[in-house]
Amino acid sequence: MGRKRKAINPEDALKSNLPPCRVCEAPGAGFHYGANTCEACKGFFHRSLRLHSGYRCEAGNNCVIEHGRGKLCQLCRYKKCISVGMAKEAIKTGRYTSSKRTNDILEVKSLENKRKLGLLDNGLVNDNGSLPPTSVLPGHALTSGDGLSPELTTSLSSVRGFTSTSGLSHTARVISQALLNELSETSSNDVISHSYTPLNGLNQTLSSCALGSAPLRKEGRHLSIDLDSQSSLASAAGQSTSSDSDQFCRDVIASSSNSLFGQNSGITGTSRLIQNPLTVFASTKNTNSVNGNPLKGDFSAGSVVPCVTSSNGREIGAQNNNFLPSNGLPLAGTNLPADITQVDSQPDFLPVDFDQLVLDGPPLVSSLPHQTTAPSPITTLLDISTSSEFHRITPSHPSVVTSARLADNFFNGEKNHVAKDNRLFINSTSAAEVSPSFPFQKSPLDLGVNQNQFVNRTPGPLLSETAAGLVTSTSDKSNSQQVNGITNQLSSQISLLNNSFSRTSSSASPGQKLMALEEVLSPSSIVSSESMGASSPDMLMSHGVAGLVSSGAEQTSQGKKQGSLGPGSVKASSPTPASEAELLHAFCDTCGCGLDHSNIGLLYRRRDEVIARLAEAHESFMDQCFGRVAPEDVAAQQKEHYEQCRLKQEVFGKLTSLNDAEYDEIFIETGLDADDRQKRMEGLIDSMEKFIRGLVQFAKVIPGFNMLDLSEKIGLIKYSRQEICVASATAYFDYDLRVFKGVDGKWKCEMDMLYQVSIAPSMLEELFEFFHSLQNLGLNKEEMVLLKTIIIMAPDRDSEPQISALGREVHWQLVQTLVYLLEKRMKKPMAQFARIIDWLMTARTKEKLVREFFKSFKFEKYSRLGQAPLLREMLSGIYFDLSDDES
DNA sequence: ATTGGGTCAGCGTAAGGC
DNA sequence: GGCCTTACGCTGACCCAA
Ligand SMILES: [Zn+2]
Ligand SMILES: [Zn+2]
Repeated sequence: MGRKRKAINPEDALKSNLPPCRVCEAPGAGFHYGANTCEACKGFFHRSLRLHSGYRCEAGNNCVIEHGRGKLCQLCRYKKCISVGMAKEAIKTGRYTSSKRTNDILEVKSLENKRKLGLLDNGLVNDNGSLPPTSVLPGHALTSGDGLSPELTTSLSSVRGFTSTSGLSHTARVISQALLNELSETSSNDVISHSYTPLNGLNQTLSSCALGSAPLRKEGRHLSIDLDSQSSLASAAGQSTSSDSDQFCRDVIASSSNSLFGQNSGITGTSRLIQNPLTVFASTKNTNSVNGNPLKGDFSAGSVVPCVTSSNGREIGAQNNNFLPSNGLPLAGTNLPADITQVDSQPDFLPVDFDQLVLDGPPLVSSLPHQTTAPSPITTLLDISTSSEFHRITPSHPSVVTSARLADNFFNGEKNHVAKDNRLFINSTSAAEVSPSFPFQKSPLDLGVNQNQFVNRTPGPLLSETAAGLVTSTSDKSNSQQVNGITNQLSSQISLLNNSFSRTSSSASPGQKLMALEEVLSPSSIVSSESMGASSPDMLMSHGVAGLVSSGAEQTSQGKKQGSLGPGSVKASSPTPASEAELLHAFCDTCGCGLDHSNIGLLYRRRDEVIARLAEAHESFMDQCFGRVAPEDVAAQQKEHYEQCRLKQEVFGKLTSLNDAEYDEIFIETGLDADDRQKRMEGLIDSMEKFIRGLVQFAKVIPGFNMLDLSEKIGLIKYSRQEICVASATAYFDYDLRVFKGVDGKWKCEMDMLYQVSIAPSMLEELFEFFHSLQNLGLNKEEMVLLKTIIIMAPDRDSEPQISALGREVHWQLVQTLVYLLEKRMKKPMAQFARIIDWLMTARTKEKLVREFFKSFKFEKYSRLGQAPLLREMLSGIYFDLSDDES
């Protein structure tokens, strides 16, 4: 025993308003060496600084460090000190920041509440991790009945005991996967399967019940889309909503998540605490006590008294109601007097009138009167008008530039040559010279890369000389055969789907975009009623699946005229390279862009080079945002972060975020950034902006992207941002640990998210499953890059403006490139492709989920979005426009 | 205002004496 | 071996200079 050991007197602790010791839970004595510690642990660490080499653990390096436990194991105690962040370097003297003080006080208050509720009574867990002989909590539902308690209890007693829980979720995943496998096998023989035509977009694409997570329902041999049956949890595997195995699978998953979090824990039963950012997790040591506790729900109302005190500890009462937040943050839902809200007119913090933020218009038009002619941030990014580069300024001679030349120069770096030859590009520095209506905002050759790169590059052979070989190289015989088989199969399936489309679409509400009749029947749609069915398989062949693999080498059937068809009339390449003369006159006559869409394909003929270029761009523009981590280090870092958070949670208990009302109240009264959310938001805003910049740079490298109309480019970036974000985050996601990386490059785990963002655990769960579903595709790096480009160019979003025929063609080329990649690696490329398409469809159904996720950050409320005009422009109309809730 | 660091009574324990 | 005394190391409550 130490000496003069004080009995734990919680009253004293409360009086001091100091959080308990992070090491031993004794009443806190302040912030020492970087952590809230007691006097004893402070002294111990102080001595340890001088000499700790002699520390030895008699047990298994996992001794419980707890006040009142007799002689503490030195080594374990020291390790605990380190783990809670104590360090010589962390010494900090001086006044508390108001934020920290507030956090401390709130934590103490919360602890007090919990103690009153009996949750902090010690003895719930003893040394062995088994239950103590005497149950302390009346009505505590910690019985062998819930089956999960032993595991949780074990893990709580410092044993690295999460194996059991992760084991369970592993089981769930195995079952899910098996189910998926089985079902996918069925689907390949079944009538119902995927149809995917990039020309008409995903929104008319049906995925099978078997593979699909789209809300489909079998009705005899027909399909109908049940838009109302949004399954709350489409598991990673994705199942039909009606199958028993699905239910089973879901149950397993649900139970596994329960075992991980405890029944109800984190959902309804967790108390909230606020702490400084370093110690995010707080409060109950015993998650058990929360788990299934009859007191659940009680915490949400009034357990945290947002009582904030001044720095000397006195409470600040309601008399401070008139306190005007120093930084003028507008707080919705608070009852600030109207005049005060009016006074608060700092433009940076005011709610932005996003109606004014048109897509390609300048931001903050009203507040920046002198910039009304300046391009918006995204415009600046997308447009090269700000840099001195070659512009095409007149549409009058589009025919002069042949796509073949463009393609050649794309790879061979003869940009200047073309420019001079055709006199179509001028060196312009003024945006005003560029007609916004003209599709070519910049040279198609400008790929957003320093043009010196092109100049210095050794010119290769002209494309026309090697085109034939390249074209045919993508499809060998076996592939063609296989593809033809699949094609025929898909053909009939699509036909079937189409029939059901026709049938069901009449009853579908007009607003349901997925089923919009006009979409289905639109001339450009492959699965239109006219073009579909066995009667016109060639149509399908020429535009749809066949083209995926054959690269047009064999499929030369020229798309039949389908009214005024844009991309549908893609002219497949002839077996021999098209002569320039041929290409010259093969212009699209529908979209008015003056470009021969079929020649977009030329930009993609050297698929390997396109892939390499995209991969390179992805690495330099996209990866950097997330903070590059060597693949071999990823797992270690994930684990480290997880361990850190788990340890904290073990010590301090689970923690959910301070809700807005509470935060706002504190803020109104004291002006304090209670849980540092404003600070966090600022960082996130920066990262998001960086990410968008990277995304734009990346997109610009997509061959053909730069040819698009400016507003279209903006729309594509704007509406793909979200999915790209998810796809990128997935690269660093670990399903077992539930750790991923945010755009800010910081590792985040479930525990972080639940604390930092007011997101429902179920939503987070769904998001993780979504991440996982992408991982399950097992794409390699290049394939993932291609997938991202496809996401960017996805023609089926409700983006504004609608994607052009040109854009669809780019998309189509990207899809073909992806298939080309898959062919190189897979025995069954089309099966994999189908899975990818299925995921893309899932992504579409998850759009709202992801949007809610991003919304939960509440950028517009808690950050200075005004200082991030680019981001604001990107987010406007998606997150903040209230009328945009439904789509 | 707070904390790092010093102080030293008090405690456990090992060694030595009887 | 059992019991007592002494020496020593660690602990932690307390104090205070910075
Ligand atoms: Zn302590
Ligand atoms: Zn130990």
